[in-house]
Amino acid sequence: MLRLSTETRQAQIKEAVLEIISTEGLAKLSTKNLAAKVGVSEGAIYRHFKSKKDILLSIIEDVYTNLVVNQKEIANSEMVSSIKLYTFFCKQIQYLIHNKGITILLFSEATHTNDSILKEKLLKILKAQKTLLKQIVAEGISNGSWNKSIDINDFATLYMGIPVILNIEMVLNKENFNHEEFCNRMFSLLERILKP
Amino acid sequence: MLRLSTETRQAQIKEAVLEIISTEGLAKLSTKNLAAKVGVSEGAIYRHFKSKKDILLSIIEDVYTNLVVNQKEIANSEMVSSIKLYTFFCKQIQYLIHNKGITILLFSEATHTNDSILKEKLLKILKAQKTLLKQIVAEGISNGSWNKSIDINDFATLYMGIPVILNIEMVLNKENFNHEEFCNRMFSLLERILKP
DNA sequence: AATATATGTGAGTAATCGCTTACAAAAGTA
DNA sequence: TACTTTTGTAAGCGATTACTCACATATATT
Repeated sequence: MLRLSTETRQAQIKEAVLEIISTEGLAKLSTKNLAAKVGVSEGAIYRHFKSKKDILLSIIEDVYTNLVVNQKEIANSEMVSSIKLYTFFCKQIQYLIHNKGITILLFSEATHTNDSILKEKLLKILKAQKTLLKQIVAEGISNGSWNKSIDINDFATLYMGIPVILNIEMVLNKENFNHEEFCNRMFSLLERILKP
Repeated sequence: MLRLSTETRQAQIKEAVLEIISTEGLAKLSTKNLAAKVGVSEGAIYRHFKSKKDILLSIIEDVYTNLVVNQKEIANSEMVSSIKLYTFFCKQIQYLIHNKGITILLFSEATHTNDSILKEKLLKILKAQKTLLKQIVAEGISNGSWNKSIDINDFATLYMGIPVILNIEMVLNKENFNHEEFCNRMFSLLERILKP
């Protein structure tokens, strides 16, 4: 029997979680199914994570370190406002496209389990992204790039709907959804809102 | 013991489903919990619905007859384009606010169960709404109310994100989310996109 | 080489799931 | 009133869930 380090197995397990979610749906995310996908017994899963919830929490933390931290750097960079927003937005979209199960896990599981820790972590990510976004827009308004009269909070709410609807379209329209130009097309609509 | 007609019980059961979803989360939507909420035994539930899935399907059909049919009338009415879109949009938002569990049920359950019939019904609603929306926008463009250069499909995608993010905000920010002016605030952003 | 530690397995656990069944009794009908 | 139909209950069904445990063996350490 093959033996691998905890770090390697943890990565494998988390990868398997996202694959199951995006291809088979959240309902199929049982520990039995997960173990089969990784190619180990159920007991082995519990060698590397203390509970199923712990796996999900670890994945959510990955989102923070792999996406939000990156977005933070973009928000604090020296780019021109419109390019900064575009880069920020596309980073998010591309991350979601390459980690298809993430949004479902975040939103669906949070509303499904009503688990307070899970919700807290999700809220932390959402609030961080919203804060960064508002910072970018406020900066663009104050330097004259964008219209002074738009409400930053409302814009942020509208913005946050895009990643979610992207994921829903990917799940429901699996085959014929074209997400290559999705980022550019949506950004051009956002720009129309912001322009003076 | 109290005896009520099937029609009354079905309505009670469907109401209880939405209440459980919006207050306790989808995970708590067990037949046991549901029966307790209605105030009957589990067996009684199965007197009035042949399966749990049947209850959910019936709720989804209610969305069609109570919301989509109504939106269809608005789309085919004689209103001025901007007022038509506003009415169409607000009808949808208000329906979701008064039926808090609906969006979670629709999107979360569809991605959760991977059930084909459920997905089909959901897609039917989404596509109907999208088609009506595109019809309204196309009409507004052709009569000169709105900008010719905007892509109707992209606009529809952006639009559909709003109801979803509304529901997520309601679930996650239960107390401090103000949805009274939500409709007006979001609509003013949509108008900025459409204006010539 | 001897020992300790880390990673694996297979068979189990109690709890919960959606759902069924045998039976009781209220409401409708003759 | 006698009978049928409808609506209810209590108990329990097999299946599945997340998870545990006794045990085996590969790897690291001494």
